[in-house]
Amino acid sequence: MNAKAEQKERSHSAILESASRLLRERGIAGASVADVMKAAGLTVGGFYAHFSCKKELIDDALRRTAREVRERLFARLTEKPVEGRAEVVLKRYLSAAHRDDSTPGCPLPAVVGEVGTTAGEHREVLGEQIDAVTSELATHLPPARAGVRRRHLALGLVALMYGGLSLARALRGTGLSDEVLEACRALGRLAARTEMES
Amino acid sequence: MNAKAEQKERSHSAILESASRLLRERGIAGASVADVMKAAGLTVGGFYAHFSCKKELIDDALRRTAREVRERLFARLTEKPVEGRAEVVLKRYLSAAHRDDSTPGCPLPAVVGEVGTTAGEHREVLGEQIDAVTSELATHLPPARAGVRRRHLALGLVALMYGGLSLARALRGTGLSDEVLEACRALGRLAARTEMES
DNA sequence: TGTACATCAGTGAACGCGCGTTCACTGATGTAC
DNA sequence: TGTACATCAGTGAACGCGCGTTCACTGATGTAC
Repeated sequence: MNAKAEQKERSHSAILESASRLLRERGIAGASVADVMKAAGLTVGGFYAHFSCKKELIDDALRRTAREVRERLFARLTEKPVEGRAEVVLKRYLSAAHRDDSTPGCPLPAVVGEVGTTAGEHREVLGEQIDAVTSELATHLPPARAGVRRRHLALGLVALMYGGLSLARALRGTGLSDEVLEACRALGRLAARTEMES
Repeated sequence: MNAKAEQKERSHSAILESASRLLRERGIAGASVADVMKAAGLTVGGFYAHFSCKKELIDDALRRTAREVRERLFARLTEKPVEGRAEVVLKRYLSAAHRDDSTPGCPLPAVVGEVGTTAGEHREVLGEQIDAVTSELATHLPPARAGVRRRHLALGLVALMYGGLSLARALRGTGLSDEVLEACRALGRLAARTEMES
């Protein structure tokens, strides 16, 4: 590959990286193309040499950040006994650090509301990522009587973790914020320790 | 009160009502002042005879819709045995009907993400409403050993319900949407039936 | 190796559009005598 | 009761601003001979 193409690849990475950060800090609408390009050290006009439209950028940033979250969330988990893994995941996700620093971190709190209201064009990518984290979490839960139930426990925990972190972020600085994190960790731990019923 | 003042009150109500609907459908940024006024049968300019700024309108709509949700969620609950009340609340909140019709319904899925990212000026009102629903839900849960723990169970259930409904809305139309509702109902029921630990 | 031309990442101004808010104006209603 | 003036909810155009996207241009790099 020649020098020109290498430079382009570097720019592409810089754009994706600043988009990933701004997306998690400000949401989809809040991460404007101009701001993303500025943060990458470039100017607006050059954007369309890298992405066909903003939707493509956001979808790529969503896939990338969601994959990073999965890697962190499940890292070195097989070293732990199976019964304690859900608790480790809950602690990692529902932590004050994850609330206070959106990068590196989960993109869901910044995008789910928008996808449900004004940004439905990202539904498909969001669904893929929710499915991916749920499936991987399920493999770390103690086997239940039916595979379906283990998956449902995983999906419920994903909703609980996302909901808790979102509320804690929205209530940042108020007394309720820490309380939400703690309450969700406790509720999740409780559910993971008991076998799911119908 | 004279006819002029009565007409103004009617307009005020119409504005609040259309704002409450658009807020839940489209979120804060998506509920533009012009659209709200149009939906109320008025024109943009008249808005500032009723509210000093958009923030005031959104805060009023948030308080109003959150109160309505509490009334529906806890209606006729004292007729049920204490052990089954959490399950009734979970069923009411995490229903396909609540996912499919944002009005009447909970404003949280449309606003929490924005408050955490670009609309922090609504943090205080959001906190009041989260606290109100949590406190009221706690009164319907079986007493635990310490009052604090009952409140934590209530707060965890609020996060789970909000998270589950938000995801189900965002994933509307995909197979995951129904699955999320079902998984969250099951997880919540399980947690509510067991005593909370530290 | 040196020269002439082609390519194309990136620039920066401009496009139309919707936003929250302001403002001069209108006209129906209310008040004072 | 009738008349003259005051009030003010509501209109509709305009304000400055930021948005996503387009486009003519630039200049460094790559290619062909």
